[in-house]
Amino acid sequence: MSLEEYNPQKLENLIQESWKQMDSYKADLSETKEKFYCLSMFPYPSGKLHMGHVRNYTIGDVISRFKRMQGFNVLQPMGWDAFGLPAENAAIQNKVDPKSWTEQNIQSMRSQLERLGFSYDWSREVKTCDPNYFKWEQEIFTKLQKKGLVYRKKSLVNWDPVDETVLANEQVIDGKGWRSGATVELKEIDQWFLRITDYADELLSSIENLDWPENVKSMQKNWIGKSFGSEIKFALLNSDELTAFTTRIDTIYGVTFIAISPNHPIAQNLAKDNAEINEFIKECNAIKMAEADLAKADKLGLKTNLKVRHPFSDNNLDVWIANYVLMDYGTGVVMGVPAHDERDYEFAKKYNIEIKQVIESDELPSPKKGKLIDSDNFTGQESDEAIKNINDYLEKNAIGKSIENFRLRDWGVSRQRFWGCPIPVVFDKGKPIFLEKKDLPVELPKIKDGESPKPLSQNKDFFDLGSGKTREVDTFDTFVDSSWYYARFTAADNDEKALDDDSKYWLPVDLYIGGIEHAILHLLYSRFFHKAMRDIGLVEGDEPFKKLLTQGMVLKDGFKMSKSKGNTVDPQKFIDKYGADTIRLYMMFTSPPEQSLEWSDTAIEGSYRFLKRIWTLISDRKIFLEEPPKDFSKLELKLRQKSHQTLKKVTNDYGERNSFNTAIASIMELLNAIPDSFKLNDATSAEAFCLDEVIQFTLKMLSPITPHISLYLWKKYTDSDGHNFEHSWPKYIEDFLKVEDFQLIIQVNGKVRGKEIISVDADQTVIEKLSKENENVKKVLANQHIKKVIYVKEKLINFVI
RNA sequence: GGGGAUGUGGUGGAACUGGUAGACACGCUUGGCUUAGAACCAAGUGCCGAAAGGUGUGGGGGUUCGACUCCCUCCAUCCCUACCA
Repeated sequence: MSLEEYNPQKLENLIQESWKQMDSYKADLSETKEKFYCLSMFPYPSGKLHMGHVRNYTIGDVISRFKRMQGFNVLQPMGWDAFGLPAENAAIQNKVDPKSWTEQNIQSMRSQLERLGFSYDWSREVKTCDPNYFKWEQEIFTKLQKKGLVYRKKSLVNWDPVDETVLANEQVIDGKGWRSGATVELKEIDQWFLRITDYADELLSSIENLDWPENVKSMQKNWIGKSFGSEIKFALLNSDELTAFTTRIDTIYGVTFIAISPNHPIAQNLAKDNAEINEFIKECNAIKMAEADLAKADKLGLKTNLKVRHPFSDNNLDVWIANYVLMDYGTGVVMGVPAHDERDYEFAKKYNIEIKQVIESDELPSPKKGKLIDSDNFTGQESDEAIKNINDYLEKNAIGKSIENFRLRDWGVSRQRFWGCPIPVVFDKGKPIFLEKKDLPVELPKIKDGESPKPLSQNKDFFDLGSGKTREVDTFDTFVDSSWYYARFTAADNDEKALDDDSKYWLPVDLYIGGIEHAILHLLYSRFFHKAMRDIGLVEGDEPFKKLLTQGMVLKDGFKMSKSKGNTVDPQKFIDKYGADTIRLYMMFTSPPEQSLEWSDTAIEGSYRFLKRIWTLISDRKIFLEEPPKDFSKLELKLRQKSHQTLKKVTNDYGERNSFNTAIASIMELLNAIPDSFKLNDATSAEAFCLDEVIQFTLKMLSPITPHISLYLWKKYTDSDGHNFEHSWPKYIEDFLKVEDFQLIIQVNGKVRGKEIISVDADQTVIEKLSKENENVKKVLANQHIKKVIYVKEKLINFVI
């Protein structure tokens, strides 16, 4: 079948059928080819692809196709992050089974992905809600427990007393439950934790070896937050003591109060027989606040009648309970130094606490290090020196020590949801038993038609196993599901084991592509999981993702596309109108992958127009197969040079820079550079040969981005089945890149005053002479004394006057 | 509050290593084709100015023969902040 006009719908359908028949993108181990595992972050199956998905998956597919053309053995899988809140919400709202809701969404999104022509190996598709997936997750959890990486701890959650459910942060709006509107309460419950902090040092140090963007590396380092500081004991007057953590022990003489977290055991104890303190702590703990909200909240404090003795000055200091002191960081006790800490300063001002300066500075508060003042023996020392000396003193007198501290906290993985992977634990009279492979998977209970899912804790059939045995009713955080899927893709068809030897061939992922919003949590959890799986013998290597590409967001009118803003654009509309190739081309052309992309309904027309021009140029032509002619004219050589230059640039832009927009621009330039006469029927054979070279290069260079039209036109142009086309990246010839002359920029005091075409053979003396002869330059230089001449080879000359 | 980015024509962006700012597109203007429109083709298009020329990369300052690029400072916008994924 042959098309007269460019008809993307028909053309793309034909090509996609041929891919399916050939099973073109199935990946297997290879003895001869170098592997390339290209992974894009799998989506939550919300129902429809959004522009962010289209962009993410186009980037991954372009790179996969390029690598395949270069001869790599490419694995590019796709799957579904299928557990999560939206399914549960939809299920409750519409009284449907979250499973069938999710399955339907997967079906429609998979067909959208297929329509876009992504070269996935669908035989490896995984769904995290499939027992064949989460069974292995449950087994891994049990193995992690054996390794000592699992423990149980009480922690606080947001509780909706009307719906009787635990709420996620985003489900709490102004302190009320989003559905019920009830005032949210804090509730303390037992939860499972993974000891990610055991790996804190390794997670920090091995960042250095990753080929990741520097900004993501910085974010992870700062999140882990290793700091060197001191623990110092303050004796309470009642013979008990409080231990504070500080990174600025040099300011010890500036301590004017002690602040403890509302959740500190001492505060909790005081609350027992003091109504005022009890009330205050309740106020601080009204809801579980996100760190950002906590930071913005007003500083609140309550003075207790506890006092401590300052270990250096013997003054007595008041102990305050303050909402800005976190129990999770350090020791939950802060030594208040208002003169040299912004938060302490604000607090001291509010409650009229003394401010005592102990570091030289012009104004207060001053958090900078400097020379100590009013600090007894340490006066006059610089901060770093004083820190060392004071730490020595603390250790000598057994009132403290220098320590390392991490900001990173252990990972709480318990969720009180229905639609998640059940945590594989059975309690026998309260004692946890971790289930082994033979008892797995623990599956979710079935939902009958017309029923909404209810929390597992309310489903007696599920949890009550009789004779004092009960099942764990919590499910895993969905981040657990997504922390190891990259590895499961390598063993997706293995029903016997979570992972097998194939992971040794395919891992690590060579390139991982996804949104910058995952820079910390998902990527850190996955790195931790990989190391933990390594230590239980499941995988090799220290890191899961060798190289990372973080894509920017898709914007409309300068804002992130979102339902609440009402500025979403459905990609399907544009796939229907222009086809997959056009939308892929637009996504890649319109901005570099790391930056945000501004969607424009009209600009996409330009990409469509470009493909139509390609069609017009090539669809009626046949390949020119003759040997290259012996002689080329200057014009012909110029075009050949442009072809090879473009090929070199595109190879580098795809392979090294991930700069697809500039690659496309240079292909456009190449096509614009074809002299009209070369396209005529009576063109000489040399001209035909040069045009032929442009066409062959262009189809291959465009193939990763617009695979359908490229393959279709290749078959037509070469009268072949295009058998090897998708494995044949062309090579440029160095000889064609050489230039004979260049454009010299002539500057006077850094301002461009003229341009001359100069032979590359010319030496500086000649160039200087020629430059001065330039009409315009001559005018500017008239009667001027030249102080200095700067010549940059084959670029510019600058006369300083 | 903390951490991380971004800022260039009317618009998306280019300038890769400190060396011609605005490549390549979108839009717009003019012309061609057309009964008309769409599509397509050609030319022009940072700003001020008739021109010569001047000016211009968020604002201010600095380093340099030369700065979108390096340094300081301020402003604006966005992402993450541990139960959205």
